[in-house]
Amino acid sequence: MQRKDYYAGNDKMYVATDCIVFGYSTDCLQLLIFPRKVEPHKGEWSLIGSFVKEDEHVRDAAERVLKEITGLDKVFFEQLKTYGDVDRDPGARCISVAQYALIRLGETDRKLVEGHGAYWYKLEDLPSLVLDHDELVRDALNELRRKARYQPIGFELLPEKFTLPQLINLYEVIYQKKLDPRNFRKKILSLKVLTKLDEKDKSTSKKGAYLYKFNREKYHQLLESGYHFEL
Amino acid sequence: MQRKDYYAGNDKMYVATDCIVFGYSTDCLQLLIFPRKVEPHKGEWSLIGSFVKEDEHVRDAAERVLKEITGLDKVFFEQLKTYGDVDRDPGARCISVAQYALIRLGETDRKLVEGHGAYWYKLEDLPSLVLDHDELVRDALNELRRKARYQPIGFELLPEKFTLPQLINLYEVIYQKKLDPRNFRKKILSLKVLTKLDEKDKSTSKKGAYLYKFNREKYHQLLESGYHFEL
DNA sequence: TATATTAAATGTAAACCGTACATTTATATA
DNA sequence: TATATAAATGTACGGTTTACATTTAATATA
Repeated sequence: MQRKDYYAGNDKMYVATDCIVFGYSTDCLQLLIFPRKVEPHKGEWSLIGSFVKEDEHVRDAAERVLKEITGLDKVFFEQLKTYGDVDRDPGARCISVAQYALIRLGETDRKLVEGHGAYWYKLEDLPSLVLDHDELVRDALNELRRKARYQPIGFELLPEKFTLPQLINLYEVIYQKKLDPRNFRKKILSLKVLTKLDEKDKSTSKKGAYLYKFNREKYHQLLESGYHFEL
Repeated sequence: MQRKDYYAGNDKMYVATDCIVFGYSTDCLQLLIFPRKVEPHKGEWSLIGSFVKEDEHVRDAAERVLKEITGLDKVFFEQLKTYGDVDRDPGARCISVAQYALIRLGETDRKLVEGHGAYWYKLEDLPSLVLDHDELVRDALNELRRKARYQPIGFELLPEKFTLPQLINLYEVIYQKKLDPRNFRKKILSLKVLTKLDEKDKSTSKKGAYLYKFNREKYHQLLESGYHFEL
């Protein structure tokens, strides 16, 4: 960068980004962690993260490191918040912009992930993590649940074509509780943001379940018309 | 700071915090802005902000600068999000952690504020601001409205004792629309988080309006019992 | 002391939405 | 043709939101 630095004299510091990467499988949410590669606390379990480079957008830094480890592009990403404690990182003054991601777990990713020394852990048997990362995970989980109530982010975690039973299961995993399939259907269909297809997925039953697509256009129309979306 | 820097070799950058300071008066929301003191864009309208120091919590930096300009301590503060574009600030690579604040406007503050060259502007006749600050304001306003729906942040903007007409007015100002006083009363009273006092405020009518206090304890009980608070 | 004025306080009926709950349907396989 | 399995569907009740008009308390004034 060759622009003039007008701000010389003020303090600079490290800016990191940490990614809370949730993986969805049909029975539970999982979290991607790996053994920290640098001192201090080298070898302890950590979220995936990276320092932000001077010529790099904070978001791009997160995408870069996630791509590196999972091979995934175009992942659903959302900023959580920035952790700014002076002593949060004993390695140096370093603030962290936390961002959470949602990924559908498939066999393909798993190998690449393990090749990088990372692992998927079920949320319920997560080990304790380095620095303030336990707090980041707690906050991200709350935010994920909050967000899932008001925005259809669940769709990011399903294939383009999905069945209603799959969708219900997803919300059950996120909320960690059983939902009534009749009421769930009624609610979600009343929003008119799903398009029913003429195909069935017969992989889980003899009868087969109709496939649906999420209609982003209708969803945005709904939002813009001031509708207060809630699941 | 004398701890060892384990991270030498990675990039450092400036970290700023910008404050979107909302002021509430009975007829409208206002925003605190001031002419930027440093190049580039010196003299143009800007949010109040500061560089975060190496030994300072990001939140403390915001409190410091706000105290300096308004004289106010213990202001309601909430982190909005972090703006991380590489080129957002032509002065240097600088990310900004935006935080918004809510202040009740009183004559006392106004003088101190003006002594620092800052001004309260009504939202509707806000001039355009420097860098990405227009975007920050837009985002903060959305977040404020969203938050006001789900959390009683409005109470931060009223004196400890307030009347229901005052509370209604506050929400009308935040949402920019008229609310039905009968339904509003019914709703807010049904939550049982207000304590009715035996005093009246007679400054706006002959009859006088009963004063109420916000009961934080009951509010937290409500939240912890899993209640989904909504106004 | 009676009357007028002003803002605060109150109630009710209809529409709507969330919830609880049990049966029928479509298809593959035995 | 019967059986087994998961998908799909409907209804009645209770609570909440909404729309809407009158009464009340207190001061000021005639």
